[in-house]
Amino acid sequence: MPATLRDVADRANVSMRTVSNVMSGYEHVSEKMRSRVLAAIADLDYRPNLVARTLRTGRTGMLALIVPEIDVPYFSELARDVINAAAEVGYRVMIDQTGHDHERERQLLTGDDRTMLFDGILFSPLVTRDELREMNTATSMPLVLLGEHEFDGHYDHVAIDNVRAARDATAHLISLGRTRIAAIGAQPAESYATPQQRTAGYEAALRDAGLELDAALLHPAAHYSRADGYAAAQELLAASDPPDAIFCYSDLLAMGAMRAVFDAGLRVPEDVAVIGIDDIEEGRYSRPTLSTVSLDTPFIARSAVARITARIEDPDAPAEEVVAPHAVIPRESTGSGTPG
Amino acid sequence: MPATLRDVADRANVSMRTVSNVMSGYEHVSEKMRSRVLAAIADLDYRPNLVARTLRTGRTGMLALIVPEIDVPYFSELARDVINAAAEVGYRVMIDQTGHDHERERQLLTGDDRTMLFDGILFSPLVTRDELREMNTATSMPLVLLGEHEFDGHYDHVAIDNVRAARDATAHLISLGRTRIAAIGAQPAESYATPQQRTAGYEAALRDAGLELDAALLHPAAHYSRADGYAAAQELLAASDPPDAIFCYSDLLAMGAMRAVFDAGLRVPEDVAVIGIDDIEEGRYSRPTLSTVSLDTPFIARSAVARITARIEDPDAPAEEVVAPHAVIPRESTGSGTPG
DNA sequence: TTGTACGCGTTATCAT
DNA sequence: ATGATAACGCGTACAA
Repeated sequence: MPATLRDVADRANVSMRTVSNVMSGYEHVSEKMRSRVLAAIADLDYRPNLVARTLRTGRTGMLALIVPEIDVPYFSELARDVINAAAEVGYRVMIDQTGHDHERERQLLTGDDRTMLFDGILFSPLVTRDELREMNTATSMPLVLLGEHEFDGHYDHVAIDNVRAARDATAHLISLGRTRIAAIGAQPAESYATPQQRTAGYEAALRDAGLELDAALLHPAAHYSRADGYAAAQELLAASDPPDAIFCYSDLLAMGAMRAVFDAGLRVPEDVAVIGIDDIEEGRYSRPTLSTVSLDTPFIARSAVARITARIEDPDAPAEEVVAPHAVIPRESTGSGTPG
Repeated sequence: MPATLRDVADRANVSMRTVSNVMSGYEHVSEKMRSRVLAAIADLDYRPNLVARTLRTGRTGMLALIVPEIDVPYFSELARDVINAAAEVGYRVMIDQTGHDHERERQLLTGDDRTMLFDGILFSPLVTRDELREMNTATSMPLVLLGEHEFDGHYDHVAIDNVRAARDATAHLISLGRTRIAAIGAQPAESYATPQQRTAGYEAALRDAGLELDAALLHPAAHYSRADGYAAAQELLAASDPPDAIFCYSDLLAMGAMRAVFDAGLRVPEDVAVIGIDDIEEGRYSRPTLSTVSLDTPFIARSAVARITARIEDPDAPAEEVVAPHAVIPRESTGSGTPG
């Protein structure tokens, strides 16, 4: 049985209060007392019971990070940074996956499930625009949204400028002289926010350059996986008038798409240039290396943790938005990078 | 303020006891009472306080998964499976990274840090053999070790037969007619268990085939990362008598190694065949696709969760070991697979 | 079948 | 500067 505060107090012949004071580094404790208590703590190998402390203080010291799938490189790299950023300010992180289960995502958010076990939620949503709006009122738990860019002032937000990121990626392709530029990752209009924003950026870039929008070049992808990227590119390339460049809404889609290009007997970037979004490490070692848009996950993680701790401190503070920077990283897959 | 058990009791005009009975599905509650309580629960949107319940019962319903780095694909894919397997039996998962911090790993294990917040630990260790031995006595918390294969009956274990896995991988290279087979991933003798076991398997396979052991072909790697694989392969290939095949102790090392081969102006598998261990998804889309040893993470995850829940139920049960199956998966990087 | 009362281990309030 | 004691919200032994 682990030793309790009372055991320590008895052993040191002081009150529990004094032990608690010593533990929390309270100023006004005599040296004599302090050393006596410290000795007792060491003797008994006492460690405070976090659960009891939580019951009393209402703070668990835990954050929940909710992502669609932890094994998607972008999210695991984000998780790494979030865990590290949280550790620096004394928080630990619980990770939950929503899979692609719509209902589960709602549960996690409305708290049907989560019951007081964490102090705040970092949520990388796959929800639709409408649900995003409804959410505001649903939860009273500190919440920071990750990755969306649709600020309406109701909740904290670490956003990516998806529209610009997509426009920049597409513009890069255009600057190469490509004219039939496909996109992989679009989703139905009533669907998630991210793909819609990226489609908007893609189309804006084409318009800016005076290129026509060809619906046949806008290819959907249900999940942002390698498999979906592969299948989508395969279809695109089989068309009578195939693209000479592909903008993928994620690096993972791009990895699949590149493989499909090779399997079709074509070359990247000579026949088809490919660019993604996320800047996952995989793309720095693939053949060819993958051009992409870097999203600065360390920045996102740090900002998110800073926002959530601020909100935990002051639940009534006005919601804030911080927009993470992004940058096009040209590599071999658009013929403009150096190997390695 | 969230409603408490007492609020519900007052509202329904019953005692807290009755409400608690209803919550826990107790048999002998009259229908009238039950519906009255249920109504009150719904009215107040009551949800039990997990922390209070934990303080009372000693169970948190949380498992900790400790891995070196969550953004290493093998671990993130493992985490995905563990989270899912745990969810099926009502557990949630907290993820901690040890980084490559030796001290942190010890802290997490000895409990200097973890204080009662979870019911058990799933630990994918990077510890040394000696520490593994010391550990037995150090912790009293339910603990299941993942990935090691050095069972001494003191703790539960979901093991990989690292020696055989490495031997099988090397044997596959030998069956291709390769004779100068390098290995990337070795570490000093006083170091971690996994690399030592894999080195043992590698050397056993060479001996079995009557090939000589060349110390120059056994290349160390501090982390099992793409960068380390790249650097190691680069050195190997620059030698006067370069290898015609490379066995990497992880798929990630292999991804880096393959890139180094190309950058040296050589081909995979024609000039240098490459095989890894882990079977991460990345290797199924890389160019060429990566031959590897599959470790069956879903099996490992399921077994680990089954073991930990069993141990939580009965802390005094004898320790058990389950060995996960593995299988060589030939793909393009050893010239024996089919594309795709 | 249901109500009362205590304890889980802490922190915080009120004294002194 | 320190001691006694009341919460925090729940589960359950004991009573009724």
